[in-house]
Amino acid sequence: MARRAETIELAVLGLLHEGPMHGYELRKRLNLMLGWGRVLSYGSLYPTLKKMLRGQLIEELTASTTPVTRRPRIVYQVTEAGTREFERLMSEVGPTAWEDDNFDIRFAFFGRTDMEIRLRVLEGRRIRLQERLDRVQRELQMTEQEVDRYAAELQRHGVESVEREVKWLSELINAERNNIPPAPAADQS
Amino acid sequence: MARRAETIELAVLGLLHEGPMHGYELRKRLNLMLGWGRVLSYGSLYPTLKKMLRGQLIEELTASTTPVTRRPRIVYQVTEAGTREFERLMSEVGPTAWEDDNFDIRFAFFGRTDMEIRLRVLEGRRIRLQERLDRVQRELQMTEQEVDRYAAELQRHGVESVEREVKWLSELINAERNNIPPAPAADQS
DNA sequence: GTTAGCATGTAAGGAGTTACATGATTTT
DNA sequence: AAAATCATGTAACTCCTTACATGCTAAC
Repeated sequence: MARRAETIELAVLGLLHEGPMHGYELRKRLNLMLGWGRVLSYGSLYPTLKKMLRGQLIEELTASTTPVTRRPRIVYQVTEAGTREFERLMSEVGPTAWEDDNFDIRFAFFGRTDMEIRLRVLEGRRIRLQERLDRVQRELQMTEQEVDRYAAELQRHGVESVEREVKWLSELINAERNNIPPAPAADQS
Repeated sequence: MARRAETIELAVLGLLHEGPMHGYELRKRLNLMLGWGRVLSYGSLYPTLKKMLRGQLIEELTASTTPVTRRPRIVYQVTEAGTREFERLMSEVGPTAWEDDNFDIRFAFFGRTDMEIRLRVLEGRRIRLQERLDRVQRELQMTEQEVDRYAAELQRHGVESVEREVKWLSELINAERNNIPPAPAADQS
């Protein structure tokens, strides 16, 4: 679990860009954003925030408009250094960008990334998944022994899921190339 | 990352049931089985094997038919206690059974589980996913702010994936109820 | 001969969860 | 009044990965 900390930092920087927030709220947003796997614990988030504070990436917003009745909440906002760090991390194209968690975070903030970078990250991710698929297919051929039915069904389902993921990426890549933003106009009456 | 170790143990016990194996091979099989996430490192597997050896769940197979030319490999086989432990773990129905990794392992070994247990695990897993779905849907309604297009697309895709997963489970549950094993007859000429 | 893959291990270190601790506020 | 949820933190612990260490065997 090497670079998870970095992932959290990136997510925090990105979220705070939408406006100042306190830890508790940050956590909820984060969980909603990544929510499909594990949830982020306080024991993980708060120390990270403190660390980022020390690193001057974020700063405490001394409440001016905050209602005084409430329990003092520590509201954070990004600093200039934090904004620069966010941009640096987002334009960093490489293996870390297409790992599961990292990819999701990056994707969520694509709105603030150049199309060139977006394309490279999407393509990198697609290649990564395709490699997994190829590896599994290759290894399955090697072990030509008859597999248990349930094990086989799990395998089948896994392959199908990844293939669907690849298709999704391909469509996004296509859309990017034709300059079509996602979710063109899903207005509901 | 609480109970991963237990997961590995279960997987090892299950795999060794197919026949004696050495660590290196075990790792390959394991990676193929769970392969869609992280790969299992030696630093994780070997200590686990040693621990299981100490706990008498597995034992070294003193090579009789092993070709003498090879480098001595440590071939393990399950003990009786190991078999019992495997059965105990597999019939343990509860939250641990429907966590992502655990579920996959259990499913892979469903061939050696009673239908009653299979059904309960499948249903538990489905409920768990449905809950996630509901939670996200509920939280999305609360934060009715306009979301970034990419963030929204990620969200949409996530929901779709989980919904597909639920559908898959429902089909499996149905099949179980009608006593139809998965992959009925995919014979290739 | 040298690279690649087989095969087993250990030690250090990082990362994050669990559990604990505390207290305010809102809802029932 | 109690229960739930908001809100912030810390310390211990577990687990796992990374990196290192070693040596055999097959292929090129």
